[in-house]
Amino acid sequence: MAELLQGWKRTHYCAQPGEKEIGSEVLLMGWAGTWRNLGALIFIGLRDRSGVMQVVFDESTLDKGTFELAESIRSEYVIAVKGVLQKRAEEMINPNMTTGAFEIKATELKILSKSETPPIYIEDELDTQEQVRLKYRYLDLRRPVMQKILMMRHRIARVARDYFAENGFLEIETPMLCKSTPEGARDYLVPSRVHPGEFYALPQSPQLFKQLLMLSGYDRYMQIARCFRDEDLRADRQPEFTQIDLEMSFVDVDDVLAVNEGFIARLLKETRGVDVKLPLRRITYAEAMDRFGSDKPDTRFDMEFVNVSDIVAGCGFSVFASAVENGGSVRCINAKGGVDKFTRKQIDELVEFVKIYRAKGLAWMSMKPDGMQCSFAKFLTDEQISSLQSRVDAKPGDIVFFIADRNEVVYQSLGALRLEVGRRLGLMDDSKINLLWVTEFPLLEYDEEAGRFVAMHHPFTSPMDEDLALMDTAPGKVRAKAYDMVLNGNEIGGGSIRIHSPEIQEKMFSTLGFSKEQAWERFGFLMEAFKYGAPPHGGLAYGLDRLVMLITGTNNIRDVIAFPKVQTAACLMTNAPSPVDKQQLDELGISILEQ
RNA sequence: GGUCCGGUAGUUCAGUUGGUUAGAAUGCCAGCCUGUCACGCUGGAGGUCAGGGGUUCGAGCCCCCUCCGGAUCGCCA
Repeated sequence: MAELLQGWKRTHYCAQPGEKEIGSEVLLMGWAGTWRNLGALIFIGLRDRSGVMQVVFDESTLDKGTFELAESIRSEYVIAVKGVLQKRAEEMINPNMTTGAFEIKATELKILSKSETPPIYIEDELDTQEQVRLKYRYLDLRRPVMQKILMMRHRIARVARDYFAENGFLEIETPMLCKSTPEGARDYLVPSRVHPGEFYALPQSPQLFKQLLMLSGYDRYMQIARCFRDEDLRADRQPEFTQIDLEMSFVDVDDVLAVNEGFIARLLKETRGVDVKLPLRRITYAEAMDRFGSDKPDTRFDMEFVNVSDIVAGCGFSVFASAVENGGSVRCINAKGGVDKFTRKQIDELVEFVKIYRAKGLAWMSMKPDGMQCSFAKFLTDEQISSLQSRVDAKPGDIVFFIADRNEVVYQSLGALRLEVGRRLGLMDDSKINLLWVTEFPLLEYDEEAGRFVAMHHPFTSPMDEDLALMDTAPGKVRAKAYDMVLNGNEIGGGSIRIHSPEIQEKMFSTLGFSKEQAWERFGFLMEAFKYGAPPHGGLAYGLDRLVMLITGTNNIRDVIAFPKVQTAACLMTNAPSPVDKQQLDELGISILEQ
C-alpha cells in the first residue's frame, strides 16, 4: 500500500547533506535505485535530481516492522527515509560517488509508492534502443545524464532571460494560432470550428509579430518561443523546436551583432567557463562559400578550398576542362600529412561519399614519399601538374582531393568532404569553441522549380544599402543585411535587419513575383501597419535546442528535449498523432478521404 | 519521395549449411548472508524470433509484402 506523507517534510535533497549535517536527523525522499540486501543489513541508493545518497537499514537497531518494510523495497520504489547522517568509516568510503563519504542511518521509513520492474535501467551508460527509451520517456528522464541536460537547458534559457532583460529587452508572448503564410516551410494547420473550412497555422517563427511589436514602440523584445515546421526530421531537427527570439529598433547590423556577441560570450562563460574573445570574427557569405564551401564553416581547422580552374582550363582531362568550360569550377582541398591515412579502399569510400552530394566523382593526388600517385596525371602536362602542386602547396605526405562541377555542387560536395576528411584526421577538437559571424547573405536565390526568385532568409529582409539599385537589374546579386552566428560549423542563430520602408517592401514582393493583390492578401496587415510609422529594426533568433546540444556535447536533438518526436513526427509515448472521433471532425466540417 | 542500417527473453546480444526442446549475460522471483557499493552463494520463472504471406519434409535463418525505429540525400524562406 502506498503510504501518505502524514506531515513528513523533506529536509534536504539526497545529495545535499554533508559535513555540517553529520549527527543530525535528516528526512530524504526519492527513488530507490540500487538495493543490496545483506541479510541483517540493507543498503539503498536513494536518488533524486540532485544525486544519490546511500541509506542503511540495520536490523539490530530497527524495529521489526520497519526492517521488514525495508526488505520489500525494490528498484524505483518511491520512499521517504528519516535517519541520521553519518560519516562512513575510511574503508567504506565510495570514491565513485559524490556523497560517497556519507550515508543515512535510517530510523523510520515510508514506502510512498511501489514500482513494477522498469523496462529500462535508470543509469547513465545505457545502450537500450531509443524506441524503448522514448516509449517510457518518463523513466528515461530519470537517468542522471538526462536530468543534467535538462537542467543545463534551464540554465541557458535563464542566462538568455537575464542577459536580455538587463539590456532592456521586454519578454512578450506572441500567438500560437496564426495566419498561414505559404512562403517557406510547410505549416502545421489547425482547423477552426467557428469558421468551418478555415485554418490557423502554428507559427514557424514569431517573425511578423515581433516586427509589429517594434512598430508599436516596444523597442527591444525577446521571447523563448516555440516554433513549428512540418518538414522531414533529422538528427538535429524536430517538428517543434524552440528559439531564443529577439528584435531591436533604431539599429543597423553592427548594433544587433554587438548585443548578441555580449550574449554568447556571457552564455559560454556561465555554462562552460569559456572566455570568448570579442568582437567575433566576421566573414562574408561569398568568402565563406569560396573558402569553405559552406555558409556555416567549421573554422576549427583550415584545409581551405583552393580554386585551380585557371590551371586546368582546357587541359586534357575532360572532366576538369568541361567543368570550367560550362561555367563551373575545379577546386580542391589539401589534407596535409594525410597520405597514410587514406588507403585506396578509403579513397574509394570518399568517392562514394561525395556522390551523395551529387558530385560525379573525386580526383586525387597522393604525395607519397616514393613518388606521386594521381588519378588524372596522364591527362595533364608536367607543367600543369607542377603548377597544381605549387598552388595547393602539395608537399610529401599530403593528399589532395579535387572536385570539378557546377559551383553549387562543388561547394556542397567538397564542403562535406572537407568536414569528413577533417573528422577522419581528428582535426575537430571538441574542446575548442570557434565562433564567427557570416554576413552579407544573398537576398534572393533563383528557384528553378518555381521559375522565380525566392527569399533566401524571408521576404522582410532588408537589402544592403549599396545594392538597392541592383534590385531591378540583377536581383540575384543583391546582398542582404542578414547574418548567421556559427559555432564550430553549426548555425546557432540567424537574423537580419528588416525592411521598414513600404516602398522597398513593395519592390521586394514584386521581385518575388507577387502581384500587389497577392502581397496584400498574404501580408496586408503588415503592409498596412507599415503605413503608420515603422522604426528601422532588426533582430536575431537562436536555435535553443541546438545551443543545448553544443553546450552539452550531445549529438541527438531528442536528448535535449524532454518529450521529443521521432523521425515520422510521432510521439512514441502518447502515440500522437492519432485519429479523432467522427463527431469532432463533423464539428470542424472536415471529412477524411479513404486511403 | 530516394538510399542505407536495424527489430530474437524485461534489457543487451549470440544463434553454424535451413534440422531435436532457441542460448548467454544482466534484470526479475524465492532462500541464505552485518559493511555492500557491478555485493556474494543456491535454486527458479521468463520467448507471438516485429506482423503477414510464400518456398520446403522442416524456417529465427531463404523469398515477397507490411509495420516500427535510426542515419542520410531531397526538403527545411
